[in-house]
Amino acid sequence: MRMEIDKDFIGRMKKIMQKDNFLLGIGDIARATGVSQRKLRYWEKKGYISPDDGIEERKHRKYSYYTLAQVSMIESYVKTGFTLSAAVEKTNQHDQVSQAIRKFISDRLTGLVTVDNGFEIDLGEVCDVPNKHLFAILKGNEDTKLVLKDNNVPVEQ
Amino acid sequence: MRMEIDKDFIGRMKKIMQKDNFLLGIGDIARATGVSQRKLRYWEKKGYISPDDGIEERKHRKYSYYTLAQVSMIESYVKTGFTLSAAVEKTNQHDQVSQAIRKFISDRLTGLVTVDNGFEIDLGEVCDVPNKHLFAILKGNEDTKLVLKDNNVPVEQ
DNA sequence: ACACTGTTGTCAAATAAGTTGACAAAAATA
DNA sequence: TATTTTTGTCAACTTATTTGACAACAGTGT
Repeated sequence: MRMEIDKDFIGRMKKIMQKDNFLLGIGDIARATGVSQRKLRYWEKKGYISPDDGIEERKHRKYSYYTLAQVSMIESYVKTGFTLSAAVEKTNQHDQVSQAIRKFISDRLTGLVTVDNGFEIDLGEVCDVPNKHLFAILKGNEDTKLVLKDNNVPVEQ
Repeated sequence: MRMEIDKDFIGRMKKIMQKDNFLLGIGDIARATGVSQRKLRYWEKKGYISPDDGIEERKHRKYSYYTLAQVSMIESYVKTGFTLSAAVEKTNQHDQVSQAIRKFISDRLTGLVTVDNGFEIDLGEVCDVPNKHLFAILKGNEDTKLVLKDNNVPVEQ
């Protein structure tokens, strides 16, 4: 069983992924990261993290996904022995990374095919490799493979 | 300026991405999607979406990222003329897609290099292409390119 | 040991956000 | 038109978050 997911659906998905600017409450951050609300407020006071300062004045703190990742990373370092300030420094060396990964997906997601027990993600052309597309092959629990395949897209009318 | 991000950082990031099971409140979903809280409760009553039913009994609804994507997609269809039930059906045909994309990244993220105005994401080897790694090249506002490059990783001792 | 700073838990009072149920108004459908 | 589906709004109630304070604990340096 092999079925290509229609381009309209993918277009909508890409649009949704590009926005993806949701916010979470402090309780949600605490639940997801294991860092207590008390700590989060303290880290904010120290300037290590910042809640989103949206236009609409809010009475409760709201955090972006970026901050969620930031908190997770800081906590990851702290749990393995780093001091808080060292953990923050290490974390902030590479902000923008998660943003870059999202841009990569949003830019390169070209097509999607459902197969028996997984997906094939069409990532489009690779430089200097004409007439082929790169596919990420996901099948059950196997590791994801990258494969170059002939691009049998029917000619546009 | 060209600097490879250390493997330790990437390892931590992959672990964080694999979990990534945060939950959002109904107000957060409403803000992010433009769908009113009233609608979300109604959609729930109709069985179109479900809040997370965690172990800890909660008094407030909490939604997964999956549901956020679901709501965004339903709203996308509704806004272009589909009936609610048709939008739901179209949306649910391809659940698991966002999960698959995340697994792809988590499986294949091999390395990261910061360059002048962007990143190079090392995605590892491509089947039948020995001694090369596939890189996603992100530079400023340019479209992300895929490139096969020699893999100059120093030999393991 | 002692003082000091940095960090975290907990409590209390106040405010904001979310819950349900109901009524009514639109909007879609028969 | 009549009927059902969908949505907004209100009210009374419950839960979550906010701030500020006090205390405890860990680490650092004297």
